Order: sequence, then structure tokens, then C-alpha cells
Amino acid sequence: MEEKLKLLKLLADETRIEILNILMREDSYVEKLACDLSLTPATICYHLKKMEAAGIVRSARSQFYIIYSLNKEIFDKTLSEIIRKDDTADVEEKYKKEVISHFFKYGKLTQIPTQRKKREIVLWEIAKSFEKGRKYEEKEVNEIIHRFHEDHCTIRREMLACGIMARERETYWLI
Amino acid sequence: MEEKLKLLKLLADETRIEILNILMREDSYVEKLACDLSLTPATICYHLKKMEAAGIVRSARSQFYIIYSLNKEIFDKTLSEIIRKDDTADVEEKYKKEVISHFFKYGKLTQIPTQRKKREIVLWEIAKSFEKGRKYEEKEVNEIIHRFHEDHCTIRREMLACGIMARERETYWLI
DNA sequence: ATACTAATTCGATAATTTTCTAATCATTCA
DNA sequence: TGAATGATTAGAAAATTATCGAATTAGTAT
Repeated sequence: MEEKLKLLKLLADETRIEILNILMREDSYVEKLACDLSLTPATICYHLKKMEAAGIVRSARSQFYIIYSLNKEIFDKTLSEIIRKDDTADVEEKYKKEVISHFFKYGKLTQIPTQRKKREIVLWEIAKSFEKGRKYEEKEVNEIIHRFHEDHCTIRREMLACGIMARERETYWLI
Repeated sequence: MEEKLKLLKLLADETRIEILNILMREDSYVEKLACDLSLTPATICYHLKKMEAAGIVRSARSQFYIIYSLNKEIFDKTLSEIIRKDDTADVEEKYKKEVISHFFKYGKLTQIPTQRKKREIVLWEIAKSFEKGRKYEEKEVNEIIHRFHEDHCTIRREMLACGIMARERETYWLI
């Protein structure tokens, strides 16, 4: 999952917000937090581990206890910084989206691209309708492709040529 | 649910983030968004309605379409503003928490408060360990109270006196 | 070493949330 | 008014997530 979404998901939980508010005031440890919030240590541990993995909190042993503390830097970001997708981040991905939105209208493929690179992007998009690991008969393959475009024969053939699908006799599957 | 938590929960969803990113660029409507994101109109509608209820987006009809747009003000808050609980918000609640954390250490009642108001807060805290509607025998009551403090007799008597519990013969229950 | 204590993991369950289909509603335009 | 279209709602299925009890691990102190 994407980094920023993960951060938001972690913050969107009542228990974790309680924990963070306590840690804003002072560092603490599993049993104490469990006691403060009337939850079991297992539950607190579950939340702290999740937040630690995301860099929201840190831990350090001190004698008997493992003391958890806040990583304060995280909290200065604004919501729009977190929500907004950085367009420059993944140029390749952006290009794919452009191609897809150009060739698909309302879920239908308007035209089979002639440029190899674009054609491949479109074929991969169609391939999403097949399940990995499952075997399909030719009739099923045609039917699924047909939802996108009339000429299922060409597209089926191209998917084999691009190495997206494999075939043995009458059976097809995703590679 | 609390306002801020609701906001975070709404933002912590991939589909809604996609929608918001599109709306950052230009206003849109249900069917268009559904097409852009390859989801059904029903799903888009579900998300938009939720966000509208929380004031994240607005809607206005324009001929055939209901145009959704962003409420941009929301996005300038920082995470710590959202996470941090406003201490001044509920003074009464805060006082209770102070009393409770003063008299309970590691889940045990260290001392029975002499001040009536504080004592009552402590008794209500103990009362949380009893189920509403269930009947308890005196032995059970003692046992539960004993987890908090040795002198279960005094506490049991006080709970009756404060009107937290009621009793008939050997049977006790929460009021 | 051994007994103790706090932290963690595992497996199961309960609760919440997203998504879809199908049906209904509301508005526009002929 | 009625046909068409977009939006919404209801109900069900699927996916995700929080919580707990029990078992295990890791570190401390005697």
C-alpha cells in the first residue's frame, strides 16, 4: 500500500489516537498504556508495533520496560500535503494512465493501439479481468475480452504474443 | 464519534483519496468519477455522500449533473492539530480522569477517597466492571471489588449509598 | 541456572467498512 | 405528460481490521 495512505489509516483509529495523546505528554510502555486505556497488553502491542513500523513511534528498552515515544516530525504535515498525489513521482505510471484513459471510454476499448508500447499497456489492462492461476477455456477468454472489444480474436492472439497469457491446446492462463 | 476521528477515517481510504485528487484538479460528477476510477456509480455516490456529510466536499446541480467540488479549507490543518485532543474541551471529563489516575495505580485502588465527589468518581470507575442488567450474588460482588481494593465491604456499602447499585436480600445489580 | 516479568505472537472472533446489483427517485427535455 | 438519464438507496456479500485469551519469547535479577 502507498506510504501516505498507510499513515492515514494508522491515524484513523480511536485507540491509536488515545495512545498518541498519552505519548505526547510522556513516554510510556505497553502495560501502563493497557492499564490507562482499559485494554489488554496484546492489543496495545498490536497498535504500537503497527505504528512503529510506520515510523510514528519509536521504542527503546529501559530495564524491565520497553519505552515507547513519539516521532514528532511526522505531525507537522498538513492534510493536503498528505492527500495530494505527487504527479512527478511516478512518470511511468502517469503515462500508463493517460494511455488507458485515451483508449478506454466507459470501460470499452475504442480502438486497438498500433504502437507496440501502447498496445501492451492496453492488453495488460484487459488482463486484469483474468484471475492469476486460473485456467480458462478459449470460449471463456473470448467472452471476457469481448466485454472490451469486438475483435476478441486479435486481442487474444496479441496477449499470447506479448507473453501475458500462455496456452496449451484449448486452455489459457495468465503467466 | 468524535469530529476529528471521523475526518481521519474518511481520508484513510484509497478510493476517497483518488476522488479528492481528481476534485483538486477539477469539479466532477458521479458517473464521470465512476468511469475514471473503474467503479460503479453506487460506490462513488456512497463515498461522496459520506464526504459531503463531513463537509469535505459540496454538491450543486447543474442541468443533468450534480457537480461535486472540494471544500478546500479543511486541508490546511496539520496532523498534530487533528490528533491532539483539546484539553479544555471537557473540563468535567478531565477532572474525572485526573482523580482516577491519582487513585488507581496499575488497576488497583490505592486508597478510598474521603472527599465525597472524588469517592463517587472512583466508585463509578469500579462499577464499570459490573454488567448492566445482570444480577450478582454478594460473593461475586465482593470478588469483583476485591480486584481493586482489599476493603470490599466498605466499597460495596458505599456503592449502595451512592445509588450506583441496588440490593434485595443477597442479590445486587447496577441501577 | 532459574524464576520472574514484560513484550510479543498466534489463532479465533467480532465489528466495521467497502463494494456490488437491483430497484427507486429526481430532474430534464421532447 | 412521459421518456431518458443521472443520482441515490437498500440489501447482501466480501474484505479488512480490532480485540482478546493463550502460548511463547526475551531480558532481568537473584
